[in-house]
Amino acid sequence: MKDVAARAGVSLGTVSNVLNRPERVSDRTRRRVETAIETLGFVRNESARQLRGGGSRTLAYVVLDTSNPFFTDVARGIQETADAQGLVVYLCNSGDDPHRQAAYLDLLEQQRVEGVLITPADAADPGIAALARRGMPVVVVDRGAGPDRCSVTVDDVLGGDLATTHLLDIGHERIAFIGGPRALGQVADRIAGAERALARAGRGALTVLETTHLDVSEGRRAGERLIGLPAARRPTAAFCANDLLALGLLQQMVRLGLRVPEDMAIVGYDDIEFAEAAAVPLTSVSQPRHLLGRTAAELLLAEAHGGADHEHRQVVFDPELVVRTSTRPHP
Amino acid sequence: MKDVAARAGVSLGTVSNVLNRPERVSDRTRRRVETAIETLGFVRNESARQLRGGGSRTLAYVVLDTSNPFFTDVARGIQETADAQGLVVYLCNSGDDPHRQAAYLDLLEQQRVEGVLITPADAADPGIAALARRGMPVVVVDRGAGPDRCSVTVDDVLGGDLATTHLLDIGHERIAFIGGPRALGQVADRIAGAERALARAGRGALTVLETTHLDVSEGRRAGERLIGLPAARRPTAAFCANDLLALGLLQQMVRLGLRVPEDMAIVGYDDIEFAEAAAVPLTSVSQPRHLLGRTAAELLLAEAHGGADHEHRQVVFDPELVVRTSTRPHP
DNA sequence: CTCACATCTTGAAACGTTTCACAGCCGAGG
DNA sequence: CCTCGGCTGTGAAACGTTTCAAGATGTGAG
Repeated sequence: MKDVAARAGVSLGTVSNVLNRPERVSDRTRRRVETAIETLGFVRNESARQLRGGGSRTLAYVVLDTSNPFFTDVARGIQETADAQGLVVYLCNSGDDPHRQAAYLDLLEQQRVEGVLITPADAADPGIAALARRGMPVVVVDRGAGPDRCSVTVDDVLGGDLATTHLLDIGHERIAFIGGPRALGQVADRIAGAERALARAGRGALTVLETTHLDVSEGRRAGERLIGLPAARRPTAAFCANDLLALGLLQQMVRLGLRVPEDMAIVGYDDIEFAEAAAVPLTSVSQPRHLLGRTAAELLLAEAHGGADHEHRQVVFDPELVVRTSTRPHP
Repeated sequence: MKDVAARAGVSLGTVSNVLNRPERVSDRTRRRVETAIETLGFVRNESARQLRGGGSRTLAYVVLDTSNPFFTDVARGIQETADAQGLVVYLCNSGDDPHRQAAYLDLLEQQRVEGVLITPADAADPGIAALARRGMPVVVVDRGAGPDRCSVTVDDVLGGDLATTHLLDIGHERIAFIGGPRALGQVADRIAGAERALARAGRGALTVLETTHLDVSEGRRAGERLIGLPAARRPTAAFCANDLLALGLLQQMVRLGLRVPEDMAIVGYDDIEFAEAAAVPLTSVSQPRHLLGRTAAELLLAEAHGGADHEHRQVVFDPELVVRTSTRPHP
């Protein structure tokens, strides 16, 4: 900036004015400074600016897993809101590693970002609470949070209920739930929802096939287990805790020569892009991912601007059932 | 830091030493400072540190589209290399929008990141060249670059050749290429590779079904067009420019009651996770995504440390064919 | 007891901005 | 002719670190 000032024959302060309040500078001077900036290839040093007091104009989203389309859609919603405010979003991929998550949180705090959105690998990480205590706005995304924090989630109990009610409606009596481990809050909630639907309809218990992960290969394995059951007890429909399981299950059914939905109806969860693209398009429970992200970002901004009198809110959205071929006969 | 120093009863310089060269401080003092840091909840201000001369310890990857699994895998490779060097990677999603891309580049330069990896939305953006001219290390990922820049790519001509040769090998004579628009370098290269394979085998011309995008719905549409062809001329195999097209095509075949691979063999490209998870697991051309990312990051670091005598390199990797059920009969 | 030397600590300069009180200048009004 | 107010532009302080030369303190040898 000193060089620019010298070249334009003005003072440092004037260059700064051109950059930050151009209306306070006469046209002639402004143009002179601008050409100096141009020819010298000057680029403002953000560190210095920030040090002097300007905010960082930056948010961060610490994502659980960037390779999961669900989260990248959430991220897009966040970015949209941030964009509208002239803020930039840094995506940090914790890869479900609490250690990496902690490292990122440290770094972001040192960087003095305006706020942190996080889908925690380790929700119990005391680093999150500590961060918030020191005054950093924090919003938890797609995971519950206590009353002392903002969060946005989707009602998984309702989702489980919707899926199961749909299967009951189209006449299924023996329904399997596929997913796990049960220790995951979301899995437990979806099971609870399914059981609620069954109870309301006065039907028997849910057959739960617990899996170790929520991925495609576990879906395939669940398919084998399902087929292994005696025909009299074998479920005619499966509600999967996510679409990856459902895709794996579908694949296994096709491989074994069973028809979907005639021999086995399948409902997934998340409604990822590939649910619709599957050979038999999958019925799935869709979450408002985009809205989730936008709302999270809005809460964060409210907290950042609200100061001490900010009220923490826990927003819960309703999922929606998207019915496709995997639960209805081909036309 | 001043507060920490006061509380620990030492000077500012000593606190800094504890943070940066703890071995130069006596154990007693160090412990005193550390507890002061702890109780005060002190967090170093990265801006000030950077301003004073420390580098930013930060790389950035400006991604074309975070929702494409291909790029997130590349990103993981980048992160891995960065991690090993104690660097952090910021993911910036341009969403294929040249304007957003330019905004990110500006910001990253102001932020003085150590280097930028980019899969450009607009390869011709003069901002990239300008950035490099001003001394910022830049590596182009998955897109070609001139000799004055480092880049990492995969040989798409070879990929097209591999896919087509495989189809020829298993006895197909009429082969369709599905993909577009042709203006995309990668599409053109894959077609060139396919034609090279055909020419080498002394076979006739490729049937090219050009699409407007590389997505699932275009794959479905291509399936309809394929079926509409007179049986005598109808191809028995399709080579799709990416897996999304292949999945759409597969879906349409299933819907129309055609068997894959018996009635129509399908080869995809990219080998995304869902290629293997499809009802009929897809044969696909796999790119070394992870390696792509790692190598890109390594080139970037070399450029960052190499100084003026750095030699720009354009690294080209070979793709690999992964054969699955969609081009071979069920067992 | 003194000196040389090693170890530990200190204080001030420097990094590149922004901000703010203030100085020049000019034209208008009295 | 003087004063006042409105524009422009200026210069120095401040932001929170790191670094480095130099000071303080302690140790061992002679």
